Amino acid sequence: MRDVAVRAGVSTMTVSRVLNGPGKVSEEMREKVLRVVREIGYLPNHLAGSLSSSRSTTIGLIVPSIDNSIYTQTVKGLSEVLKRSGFQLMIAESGYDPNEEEELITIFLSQRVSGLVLHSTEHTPQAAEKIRKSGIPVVENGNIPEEPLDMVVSFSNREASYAMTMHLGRLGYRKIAFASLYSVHNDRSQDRLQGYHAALNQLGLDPDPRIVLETERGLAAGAEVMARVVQSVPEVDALFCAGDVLAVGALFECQKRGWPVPGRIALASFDDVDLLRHVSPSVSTLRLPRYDIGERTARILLSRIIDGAEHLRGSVIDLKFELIQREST
Amino acid sequence: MRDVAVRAGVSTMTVSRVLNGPGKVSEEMREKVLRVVREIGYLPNHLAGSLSSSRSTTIGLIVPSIDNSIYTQTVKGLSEVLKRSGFQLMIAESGYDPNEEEELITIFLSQRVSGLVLHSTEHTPQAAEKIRKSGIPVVENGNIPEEPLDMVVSFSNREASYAMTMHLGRLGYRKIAFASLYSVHNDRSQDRLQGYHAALNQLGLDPDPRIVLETERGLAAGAEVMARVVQSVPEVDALFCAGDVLAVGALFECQKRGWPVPGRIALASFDDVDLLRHVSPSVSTLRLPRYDIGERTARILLSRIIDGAEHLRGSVIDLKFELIQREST
DNA sequence: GATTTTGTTGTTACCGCTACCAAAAACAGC
DNA sequence: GCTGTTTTTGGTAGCGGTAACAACAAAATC
Repeated sequence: MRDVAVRAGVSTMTVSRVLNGPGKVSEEMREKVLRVVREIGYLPNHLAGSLSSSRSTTIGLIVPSIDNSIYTQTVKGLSEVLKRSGFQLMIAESGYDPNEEEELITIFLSQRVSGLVLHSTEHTPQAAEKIRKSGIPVVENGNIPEEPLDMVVSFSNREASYAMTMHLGRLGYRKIAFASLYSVHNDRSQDRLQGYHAALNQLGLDPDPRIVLETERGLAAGAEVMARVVQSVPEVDALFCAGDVLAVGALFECQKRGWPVPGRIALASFDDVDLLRHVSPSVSTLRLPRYDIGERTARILLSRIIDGAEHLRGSVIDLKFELIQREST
Repeated sequence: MRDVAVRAGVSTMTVSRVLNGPGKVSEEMREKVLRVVREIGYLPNHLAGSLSSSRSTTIGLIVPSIDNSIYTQTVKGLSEVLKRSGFQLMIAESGYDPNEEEELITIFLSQRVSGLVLHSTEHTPQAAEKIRKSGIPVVENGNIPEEPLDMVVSFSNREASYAMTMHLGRLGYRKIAFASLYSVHNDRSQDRLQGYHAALNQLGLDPDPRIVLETERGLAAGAEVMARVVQSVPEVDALFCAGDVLAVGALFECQKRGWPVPGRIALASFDDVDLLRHVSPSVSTLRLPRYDIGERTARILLSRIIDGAEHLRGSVIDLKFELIQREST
């Protein structure tokens, strides 16, 4: 930058002002500087700028697992809004482990990110303390926790699960099985199970531990769950797969075994994957605002960072989901 | 850090040496410093460190589209290796537009990333020049380009497509249709088409423009392609869907219309999505080393950055793919 | 025309850390 | 004990920018 200043015959301050909007610089100077910048292909050092101004344009995102297509919509929403405002996204993967998450948070804080997005809502106390101390805004968006760290943009896993279970009950299904992903360090799964139980209770149905299962991600897991449930508890008449693509795996298993859906057993899923609309029978599911979550998260974060909108601290945005009734129920 | 130094009664230099490995510091000093660091919860400012040492631990990744499950495996491979070495990943989305890509590259260079990973192999001349000038190592990994910018870790789209087309030919299919994603600014699609034509030529089959299609991503697009091909050119006996989940959409269309696969028409896909193994009939496809690409990319990049392995400049790692024969062909 | 006001540019002091070299301390060898 | 070496520690000058304020010129006010 010194080089640019010398060649343009101005001070570095003038160059800085030309390159970053706000300063009032005469048209003449501006032109001179910009010409030199283009001539020598000068690239400002954003690191130096951030250090000096103690403002950064980086947002840190921590997801449990990157290879989960569920998040990609959220990441896309985040990324698009941030890019428009000149912010960058740093992504890391915590592997469903709060300690790992804490470590990543520490690294991000060390990098002086100006905001943090956490998918998980379970954190170590140390992580919470570090974040609080740093003073940067944070959004949690995998669920709506009891005690948010700061802001929340999400939907209620509990309510969504409750809604679908109630829906099944109202359709007349009486022995509703439930499958989710492992719930250790995964409060989304825990809340979905709660919602399921709350609905059973409301419907006057007895919970039956034999038909409440946890499993891993993947089609094979879904298939296995379906087979296990139907064979061990034949009177089951519906299966709610509240996670990943379990429902698709379960459906394939039914097709393979010749169990009509929903004739023999009804099937519901939790996320609106394109696939569920195209299989036959098409599968009832919940449409969750994945993209919106990313977009709103980015927007509220930017409000805090750019506009210093302190009144937004602690706000909880509970986005609505939608129940999609299809052929499988 | 000054604070830590004062409280520990040492110089900032000693603190710096304790906190970053290499410097030789007596055990006594080390303990004293670490104790103070823990006491006051000191977090080093990584920005300042990078600026001062002109070394950064950030890698920039640019993909055409974040919401594409194809990349997630590669990103995971990248992320895991980088994390182990204390590097961070910055991700941005170019939307299949080289100008957009150039802009993102500029931003990343401005942020002083120490390495760059580009999925696309099509760049503006200015982008190439900026990268060259910056001197940082780059890996392209969506394809193997004619003129790499620097290093390449990928598989050959052309060869993969050739292999599958030859496979179909050898199985006796004589009228092989081909569908890919739009090929503007997408040399992966272009190369796949080339591979297809090369194989047809080798097989002594005449190319027929009526059964070579380009379409968008998604199940619906695949279904539409299948319907269009079969109805407009009934003598077609195989369809090679070389992109996204087109093959799955195509398969569903066949099921809906009652066209036996492979009896009426054989079907092949391009990427080993879990789904293809679980549908019925299971779909023949190529297993591409998506995760490996990420892992190797990270490793070769780190060699260049940490070990300064200049001899690796320009190296091309052509990873092997595998053809998986299943029921659909 | 003298005085204020306004607008533009330059000066200086950091931001928080590391490189580089000098200084001090510890250890050898004779 | 006194040099010669090797460690360990400290001082200082940046890295490449920006904030804050000073300085100056142009415009406005009376």
